[in-house]
Amino acid sequence: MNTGQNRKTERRRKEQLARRRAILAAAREVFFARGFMDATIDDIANRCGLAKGTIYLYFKSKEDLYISIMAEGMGRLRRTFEVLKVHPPGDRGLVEKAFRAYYGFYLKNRKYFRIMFLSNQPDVRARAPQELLMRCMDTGRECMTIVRDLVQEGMEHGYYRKVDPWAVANILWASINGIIMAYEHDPIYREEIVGIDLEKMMMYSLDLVMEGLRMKK
Amino acid sequence: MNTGQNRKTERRRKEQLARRRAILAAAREVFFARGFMDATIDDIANRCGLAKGTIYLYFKSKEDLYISIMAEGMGRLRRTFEVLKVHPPGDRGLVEKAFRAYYGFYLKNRKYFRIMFLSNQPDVRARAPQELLMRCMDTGRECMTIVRDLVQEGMEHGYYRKVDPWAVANILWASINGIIMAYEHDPIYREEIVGIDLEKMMMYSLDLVMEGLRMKK
DNA sequence: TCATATAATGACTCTCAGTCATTATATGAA
DNA sequence: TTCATATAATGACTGAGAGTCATTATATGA
Repeated sequence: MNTGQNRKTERRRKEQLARRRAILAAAREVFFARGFMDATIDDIANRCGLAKGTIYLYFKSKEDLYISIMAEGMGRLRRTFEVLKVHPPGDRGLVEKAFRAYYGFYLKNRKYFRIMFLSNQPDVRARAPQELLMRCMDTGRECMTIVRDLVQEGMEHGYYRKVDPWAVANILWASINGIIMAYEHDPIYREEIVGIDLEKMMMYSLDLVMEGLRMKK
Repeated sequence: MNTGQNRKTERRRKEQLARRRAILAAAREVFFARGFMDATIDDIANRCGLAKGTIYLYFKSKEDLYISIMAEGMGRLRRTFEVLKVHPPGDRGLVEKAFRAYYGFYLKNRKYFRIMFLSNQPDVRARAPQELLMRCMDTGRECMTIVRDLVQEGMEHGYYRKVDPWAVANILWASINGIIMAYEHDPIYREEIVGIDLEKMMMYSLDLVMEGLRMKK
């Protein structure tokens, strides 16, 4: 009989998963506080009470850890977007809702964005596990698919003019990212010199795109 | 008399400037080829035939060098935009031209964009000379001012609806950056999975914004 | 020609990612 | 329970690279 054996190996797996989660939690704190370059593996190891070598039993590299945190963020994002799939038929303003959902996600999860932006750099990507990166991109694509379907639906109801919903979804996404990036890197300068706060800029951008989308009578 | 003295110290200054330029040229090559993280100062020093220590006589840190290259890029960008200031009065499509100018600049100067994106990361910024960063941002702002004036002009001619030209300029800028960022990080994946190439995406985005801007009869 | 100021050098220090031989722990058989 | 074996954790160690600084070379001017 191998129930005892199974129970034990299962307990072990549970412990390993717990340790993995502990490492991730520590990594999240450290990366959020210091950013990728200033974070150290020793720092992460100390914070979860493990030796440095142990970290490398669970993750291949610093980049692996970093992208794992990004993957976490992408998962959160997908959950945020999945809520949008459920809505009364013929609902107006679906695209506005998607826009606001993404902006709201940003406000609640700012720290993940810095990671997403840095992960665009080829040197970081090159050292990260390819399969993990792919998973992140797929999750992003799923989110975009949801937005595309909302554009499509509004279009079919005649609320928006005839457009390529996939292109529009990508452009919406990219525009918001661009604005966030601009404000992220030096909020004080932005607010003072640009003189428009992020909230206003976002709403202005939303207005502009919606005006571009709207079906003209 | 101190003409001789002056001539000599001036020659020295010229030599120093030449050396500075040589270092920058080497740094540009190395950063373009390897990116910030994978570039080494030894690499840059070897490439311009100087010792590592000499580099530090001319630049305070790796970040100083990096941001200096960015400043170079910002200067190029400004020159690109300044051309737009000269145009026949009542010219239609000024904003399109600005959009295309920025996109064209990207096509010719791709490598600078990776630097601009990475420079948004607080850890890089923190170690860079503050005054140099400020100069870059000011140059960026000047470019944006040019775009704002073009929007303003088109608005006053009644080509565009009543908008905040400054906000529109910022949004245009940010949107293009967002799209570039999306395509920059993994062009192969993008083209294959998204199925829309950068050129088309840009033109689609331009179309959407212009539709949002256009004065409705 | 020599004294002094200025610039260049590269060996050195320090930090940190990643490794691996050693140590500890868990498992399963006798 | 006791021992043998497999699995996991450890942290001292290695290698690489940013930045420093005592030493060396060069330029200037008397």
